[in-house]
Amino acid sequence: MTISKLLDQRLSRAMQAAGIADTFPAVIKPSGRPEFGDYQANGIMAAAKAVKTNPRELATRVLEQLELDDVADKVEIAGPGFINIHLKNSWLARQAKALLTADSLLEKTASPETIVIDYSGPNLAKEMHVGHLRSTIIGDAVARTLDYLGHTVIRQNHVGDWGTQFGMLIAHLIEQPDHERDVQLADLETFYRQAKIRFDEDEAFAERARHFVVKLQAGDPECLQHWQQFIAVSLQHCEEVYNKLNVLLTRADVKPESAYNKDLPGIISTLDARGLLTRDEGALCVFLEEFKGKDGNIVPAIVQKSDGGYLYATTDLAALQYRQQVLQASRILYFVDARQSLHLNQVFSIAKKAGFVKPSTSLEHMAFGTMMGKDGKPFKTREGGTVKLVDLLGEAEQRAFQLVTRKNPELDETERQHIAHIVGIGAVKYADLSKNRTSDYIFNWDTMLSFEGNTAPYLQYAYARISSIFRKAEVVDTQADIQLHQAAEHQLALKLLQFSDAVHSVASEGSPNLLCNYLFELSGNFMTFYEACPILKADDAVRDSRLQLAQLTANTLKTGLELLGIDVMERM
RNA sequence: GCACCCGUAGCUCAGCUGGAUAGAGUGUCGGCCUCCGAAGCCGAAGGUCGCGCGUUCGAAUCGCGCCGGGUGCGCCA
Repeated sequence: MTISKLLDQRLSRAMQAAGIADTFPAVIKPSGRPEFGDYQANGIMAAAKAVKTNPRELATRVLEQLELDDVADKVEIAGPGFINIHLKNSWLARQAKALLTADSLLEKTASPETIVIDYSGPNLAKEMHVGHLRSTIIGDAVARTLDYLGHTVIRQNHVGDWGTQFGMLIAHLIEQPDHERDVQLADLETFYRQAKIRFDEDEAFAERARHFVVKLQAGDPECLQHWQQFIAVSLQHCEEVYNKLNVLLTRADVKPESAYNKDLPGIISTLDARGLLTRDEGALCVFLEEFKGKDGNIVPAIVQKSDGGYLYATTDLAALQYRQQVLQASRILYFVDARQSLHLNQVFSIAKKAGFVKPSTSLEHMAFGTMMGKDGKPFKTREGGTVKLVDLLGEAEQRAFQLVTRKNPELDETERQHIAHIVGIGAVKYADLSKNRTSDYIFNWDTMLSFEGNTAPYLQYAYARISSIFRKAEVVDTQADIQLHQAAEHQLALKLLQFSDAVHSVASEGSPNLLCNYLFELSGNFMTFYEACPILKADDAVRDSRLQLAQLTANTLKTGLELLGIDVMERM
């Protein structure tokens, strides 16, 4: 049981005993400043307003009913009607000790669900670029978190392996000399750009490309073979990136667009049977009232082109049907760029109306902002292209290597490279994970590759420091009690007991930055504790106690970072 | 024209279902390595929370209207 839950129960009980209706929540929050205690209950004021009584008087009555002597040594009314709760050191110490000896740092969910997580989803016609970072990393962190909480998580990598650009690529490939094909494909990004230039500038080439699309869709063996060649090369690129990024996606999670091709006619006929289709200007559309603007116009979703071709809305509907009927999901999360918001909302709405998903199934677009350049305009490199993900990661590792070499030249090169990998990748991931999902974000090499301040290396450093202590401590009594005397010890223990709250909030909001904030604060509390409270030099009981606080901090940091997909190391 | 997202310190961002004196990081300035790792710690300076109106005992947070930025809007995905 978390502290906030416990306090909520106790306060709610007292409020009801004081005659307050159970519809008024206690509103328990960590206090904003130390003089206001550890937690505050803010619900009294709203309740007092409803029954038109003085909030401080009502608070007094609640306190008369409140049984909190076992956990708090001071409970006081403050300001207009806040209740400030100061937790007992002895109680916090026992809770921390219990957490340290438990097999898990938190309680698993009481109601496990089957949750589909759609993330990464790169277009296989090109290499992954920095724009794929958010979906891949945030989706992966949320997947790990939900899994850790005891849900059944099904990862779905909805890769783009179908569509017109593959005709272009096949046409370009076929026109290369045989012996150069493999070499060319090694740099898929450049190959794509070359093909695109020809497609835009050479009408005859564009015509051949379109012809290949038709052949491909008709199942022409030679086209299929080349297409599969692209897919294989491209997927391998992706896997290299996932591997380097420590992202859990594997080949088994890949469910490409093309996998739904055979289902598309059935999607259309179901929509038709439900009376949802309208033929407009030759195309089959779904018009829904809820997408009508003030001007009275409805934005339609086109599900079949006038030439009979299907669109991505159709594929997404087929995917939803699969995720519901075959995978049996009760919650489906999409970690997709905010620009797809209208499209996804249309698809979600149609899927419910057509019965592809159950009414109770939760469909959530975990949107994130567009990547911008330093000028606040959508991001482009000097050449107008994109930064490849492999290049960004390589640069991160290189910078981290230089840093570790400067800080710890005595470590051998293999270890420095290992550290550089963990630190560099961690920094890049944390830079993205620690920000609120929804706002646009500025792509900046320096902030993304920073190793100071609120960064992954700061958290990793805290872990390394703790490891260093344990290397130096000759004996550690793991049976010893935890005792809290200093303010820094109190704050650290308190923060350690809030891990569960942070993890649960990531699961419900789909926002790993909540966990990042928590871990940064935890590290800060540890650093303060470390500076203020000598560990190894303290007398026996205090030393043993502090060692255990350090141990619990290490466990929490390691687990928390693991949920974010970031590694730790013993020294750095 | 319509729709969605965003405007918080010089810069990058937190701010949980409205709560007390709006917080970090970075940058600037000043301290701290004979002492468990200075990728660190302690302190200072720095903000009309885009603007206005409203709801409320109380608004960065909720509602409405503006201004500014971004994105999307029928046969690409």
